[in-house]
Amino acid sequence: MHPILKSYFQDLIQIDEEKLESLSPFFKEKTVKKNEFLLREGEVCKFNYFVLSGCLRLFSVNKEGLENTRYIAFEGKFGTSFTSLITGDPSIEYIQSLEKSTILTINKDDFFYLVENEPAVNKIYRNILESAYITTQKRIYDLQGSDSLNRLKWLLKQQPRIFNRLSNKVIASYLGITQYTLSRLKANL
Amino acid sequence: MHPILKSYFQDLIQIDEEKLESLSPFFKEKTVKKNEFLLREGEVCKFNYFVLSGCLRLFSVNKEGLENTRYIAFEGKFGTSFTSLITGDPSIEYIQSLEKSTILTINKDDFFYLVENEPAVNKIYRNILESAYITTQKRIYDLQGSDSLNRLKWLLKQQPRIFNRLSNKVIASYLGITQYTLSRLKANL
DNA sequence: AAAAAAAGTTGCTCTATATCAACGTTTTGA
DNA sequence: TCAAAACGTTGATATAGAGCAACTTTTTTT
Repeated sequence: MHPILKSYFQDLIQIDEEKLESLSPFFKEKTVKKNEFLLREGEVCKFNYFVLSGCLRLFSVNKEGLENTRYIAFEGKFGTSFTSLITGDPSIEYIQSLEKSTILTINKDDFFYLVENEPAVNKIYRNILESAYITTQKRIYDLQGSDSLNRLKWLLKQQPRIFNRLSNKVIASYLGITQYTLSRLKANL
Repeated sequence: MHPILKSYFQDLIQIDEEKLESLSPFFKEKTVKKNEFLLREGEVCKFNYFVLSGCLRLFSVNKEGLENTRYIAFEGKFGTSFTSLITGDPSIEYIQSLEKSTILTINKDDFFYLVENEPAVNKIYRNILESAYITTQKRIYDLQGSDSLNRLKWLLKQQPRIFNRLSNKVIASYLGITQYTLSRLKANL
């Protein structure tokens, strides 16, 4: 099993080498170019992705054509449109690589088969969902209750790597503001 | 087991009567008055709640003293501050009943014991987390990408009962706008 | 049933952020 | 490596929604 995925498992659960190796074949390595799409709006999501290097962005495009970024998965994280993966409905969001990235892919049926039948994967999935719950709870209160400047300061503190690696346009779409406002806020920090 | 909770389980999973009855003693029935708090900011959440009648609201208070409502649990739904329940950290949000309510409570240790050891409860918990993921994904895009009027229209369509049962003040805090703006929007619908 | 408190409405004003446009800088890809 | 495209910055202007105050209506308490 790829060492980054191995660490991910071992950090969260008790699991022996043999079991880890038995899970390994379910994950296929794949390289994606910068700005390549893994899923587009309207398509049904068929894979869960684990980022080995680079990063993936989940975003949607609203009626006015503006992008809203919901989540960035950096190396060592799973990232996919779970809503579409779970429901089988067409996705309302896109998955795009923001850098040349290496990822492990596991298909939907294999993934949910393992969730049902491998306690280790069941626990991993639970952890993914719990982490998502925790971050989105904070995110909702943040979007509802803070102004742009405070959201920016919070992000700078919590996720400084975002500012080294992502364009202002993407950061703005993550903060829920325009690139113009972000540019002005940064100038005044 | 209380018939509403029983239906909740049976709608989601295969489970026999005997097993259901064995789970029943973990849930204690409780009546709460209108506007009573089950959890306050700063306290560690120790229970998961299942609403039999009435409703619970999860909300936080921001720096300026304004309330932001994240979720309303009506009858037949689980509702708690999972973030605090999972992490054991003090809650950043309040849990309050908005009506005279009857609820079932299960304490944290029992709940997570059952999640680990009863496949039925494991599956229920997974479903709760998955549903939360799906609704919050939509909610984030909604907060980021729509104006107040469209958020209001969406809510009127998706959750009309909210408008029959909750005050405008609460609805406004759920939409992320002031009660003044909500009042004006409703006048212009 | 009366008094008090809370919630809802609406006019006026203010402010944060969006929008548009112009221009310099960086990145991309042929 | 050079042209084209995308990105970033900044000024001027527009606008959605906030904040405040006064008033009415509804709800709660006694």
